[in-house]
Amino acid sequence: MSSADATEQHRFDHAAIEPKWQRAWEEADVFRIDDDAVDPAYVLAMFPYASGELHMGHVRNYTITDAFARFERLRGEDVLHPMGWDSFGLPAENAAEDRDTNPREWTMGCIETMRDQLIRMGFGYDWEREVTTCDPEYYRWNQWLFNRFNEEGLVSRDAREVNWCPDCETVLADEQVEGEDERCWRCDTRVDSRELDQWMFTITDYADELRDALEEMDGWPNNVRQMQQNWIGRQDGASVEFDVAGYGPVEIFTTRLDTIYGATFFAIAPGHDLAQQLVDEHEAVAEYVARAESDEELPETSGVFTGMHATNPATGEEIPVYVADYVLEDVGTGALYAVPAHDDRDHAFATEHEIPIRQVVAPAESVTTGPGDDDAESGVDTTDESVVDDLDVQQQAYTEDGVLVNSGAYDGLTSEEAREHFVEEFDGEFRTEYRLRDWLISRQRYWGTPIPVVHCDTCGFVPVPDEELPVELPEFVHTTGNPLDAADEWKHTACPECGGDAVRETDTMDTFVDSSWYFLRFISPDAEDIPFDAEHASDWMPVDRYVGGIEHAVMHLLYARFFTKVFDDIGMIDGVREPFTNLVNQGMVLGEDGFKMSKSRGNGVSPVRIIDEYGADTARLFIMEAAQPQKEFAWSPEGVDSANQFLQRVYALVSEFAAGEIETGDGGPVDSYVEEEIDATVVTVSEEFEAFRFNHAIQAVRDLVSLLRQYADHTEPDEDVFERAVFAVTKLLAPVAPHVTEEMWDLLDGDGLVAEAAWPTATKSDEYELGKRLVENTREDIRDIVSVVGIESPSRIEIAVAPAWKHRVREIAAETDGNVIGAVMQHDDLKRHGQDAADYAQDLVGKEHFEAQLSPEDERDALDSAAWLIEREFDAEVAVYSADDAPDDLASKAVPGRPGINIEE
RNA sequence: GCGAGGGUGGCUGAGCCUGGCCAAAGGCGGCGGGCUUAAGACCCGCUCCCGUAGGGGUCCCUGGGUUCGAAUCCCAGCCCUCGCACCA
Repeated sequence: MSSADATEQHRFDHAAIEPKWQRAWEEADVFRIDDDAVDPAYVLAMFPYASGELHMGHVRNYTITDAFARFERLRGEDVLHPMGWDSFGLPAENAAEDRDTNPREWTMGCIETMRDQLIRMGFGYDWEREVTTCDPEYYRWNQWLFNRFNEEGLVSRDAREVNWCPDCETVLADEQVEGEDERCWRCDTRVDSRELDQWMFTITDYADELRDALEEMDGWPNNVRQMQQNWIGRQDGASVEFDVAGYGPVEIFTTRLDTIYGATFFAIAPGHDLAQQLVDEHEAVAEYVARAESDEELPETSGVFTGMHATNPATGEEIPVYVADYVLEDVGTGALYAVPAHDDRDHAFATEHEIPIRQVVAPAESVTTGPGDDDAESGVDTTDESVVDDLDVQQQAYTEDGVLVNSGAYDGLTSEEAREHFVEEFDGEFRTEYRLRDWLISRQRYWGTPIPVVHCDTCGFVPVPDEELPVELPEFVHTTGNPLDAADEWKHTACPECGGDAVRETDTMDTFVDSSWYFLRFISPDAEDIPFDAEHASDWMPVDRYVGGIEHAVMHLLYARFFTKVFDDIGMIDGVREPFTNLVNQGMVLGEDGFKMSKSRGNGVSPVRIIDEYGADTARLFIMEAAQPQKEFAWSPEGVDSANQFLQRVYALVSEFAAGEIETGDGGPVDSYVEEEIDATVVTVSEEFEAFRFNHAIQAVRDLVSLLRQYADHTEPDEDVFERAVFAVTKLLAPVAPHVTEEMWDLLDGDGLVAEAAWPTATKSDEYELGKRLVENTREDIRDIVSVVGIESPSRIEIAVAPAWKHRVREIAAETDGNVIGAVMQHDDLKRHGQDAADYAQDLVGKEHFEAQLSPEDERDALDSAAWLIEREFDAEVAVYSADDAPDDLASKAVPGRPGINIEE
């Protein structure tokens, strides 16, 4: 192959151009945003954990935000698009152990590598705002915030049954334990429980608002909102006391107070205080509690009678008290009255233990009497037998709301009314319970933010004063336990209050504290006396577009919401209650085999290898056109190839044009056709970018490029039109393939950098859509005829649009409800066409829906400007006629939207 | 079990919100043609069934319904994916 080959001259070498433009952007400070920018578009990707290598998931995540940020910038917006490092955490400690280094050095090395890889991908960040959470200049603010939270009463230290991961050797928050079998979110190890004194943020103070605000957050995916709602798990109910003879009052929580008359037994959790007391005196209870507390999996209906009885405040009845494992200690009060007729679990338990089942609620539709009617029992509507016959609470619990029966004076009340009444009647109170627990932030690890507290024997726990912050981590030492415990010199300090001997808290903070406010630090990364500038943050927040993985649906996203609300409440920010307006969870990048990329499967694809082989632009383009951001897709070498070829093709087109190798002249009607297509493409791409459907946007650009190639092949394109087209293509592609488009911009002698150019604008008319449809339909009709009739090679194709009077008839028909023919014939100008007009009107009788149509002139223009496509396709002469000029009776066969066609062989 | 999201042509996947050129985009695969010495790449078509002039039939998980008209709206059922779950 000769190196002078024409196509060779119009190819680009990604390895040469990519670093060049990366430097150019940096030198021009393209991605910097001034502090005085007003309400910029805040485009953010979840910052990466500093693991050392970028993987395809990162690349996808950051390609999405980068393309969008570039798009916004081209549209003239100020854009805040920062990047930082989630860089505290256990993996760095493990790596340090394995490699004879320390977490800091290891982490800093990882950051260097990853930053370099981000740059090589062409991602444009304002690096002046880079944030690194393991830097004392960052984590000091975690400590400062801890003090503020403490002052606000949002910090607590309690002995609690906590999740302990034996592998990570630390406690975990509830959010960080996953699945039915309770595994650590990071290492998948089964989690134990331990009783420990731990520091907590009282996120439960915000449970209500965290839950309620979700309803309004329509910029978030439903599944994430649903997950948070489940997690918070609000239950509106009531608490009531039952007196247990020989023990005293026991409080229960229920959402179904209406069923209280049906309580036939009482159940408490093995961990409940009453059960614990009985352990000493009751052998069977002791044995059962021991089994429940062991790892043993007890049957769902297991339980043991305590020999004690509770008094139902509604009926005055004595009901037996059981210890049952299905009653959970940390749900409600750990005690409940059981109504087997109306609860599935109670029903199963009652059946197993031969406890009576008493119905107290009937389906509303089966009872004819209204609320307040005492005669409810006789009011069962026997005409609707199916409902009554189906309902046998001895067989199965009826768990829906309904109307009360067998409930003394309250029969006939609806469930809802009864719940209202009974609270007062039985001396209870309305109560809301949450599944959400306070956020346990203590971690028994080295590589995290030291909790800024010292313990003094005389003063107790004393916060480290702000002016002594940061409490910096001591040197890392290799030890079996927590290195902070081993750092004697660091650990022993003076009490800030009394000056006496004191010891530092050796627990560090959960790393999710770091990520709960990093998006605010980006706004004023150099702020010295405060974590972030209040005024600035109030203007720049919330984040407009946040993109990241679904794995943080509950953890990070819930904590960040909590922090934001606290900041607003303590005046650190003004009027920002939610941090992220629009959230997108990008889908997974699967391996070529359709499975999740993993080491064990060996189906991973390294971003660095793809950059080396094809270039960053190709990787970015492939990822963006493979699927919409929230959908998963499988890696495909063909797709990568196709992306690469397309970029080469576009580049070649521009390059040939720039080199004057494309003959220009007068393309006739083709010129205006192409012009319209350019406008249409600009409109589509803008809309699709905005809607985060990048694949559709790219498809539109591909179509335009393909059209331009045909344009140049078919005729001598108008120079201005062609130039406008290549400029538009360059800009439209720039957010996704930034390097090669800079190269193209350069060839075209564009001003400055395309990264800083102005996005093209255009409008698309209704006529355009109609014209496009007309052309498409006409082409299809021609293909149809040619193939059905079996015309080998057509020599001439004649097309004639319908006469104006048919358009008039159609218009009248569309407006007329009744006698279409009569209505048409009232018009003298149409009467002239006599039978023809009547016939066509007859065709339209009964037609209910009329599509919009072009005028005869517009139809003719649309077909005329597209005639060249038909000529190319059929290699035949094409003639487009108005009705008057058409030969023979060609136009008589035409109707609006459907020209007459004649094909000659 | 509760909740969320789904089920579209050989595959993948848009459309569904806002019913109407929807036999249903794009891609992949397959077929035919062009270009080429040839292959690849590229370009142009075809790819549910029938049809010698643009026609007809069947079709978007299943079954009902609303409507002049349903892939699209409503009801019931079946199946899939995800989240939560012995939650009072």
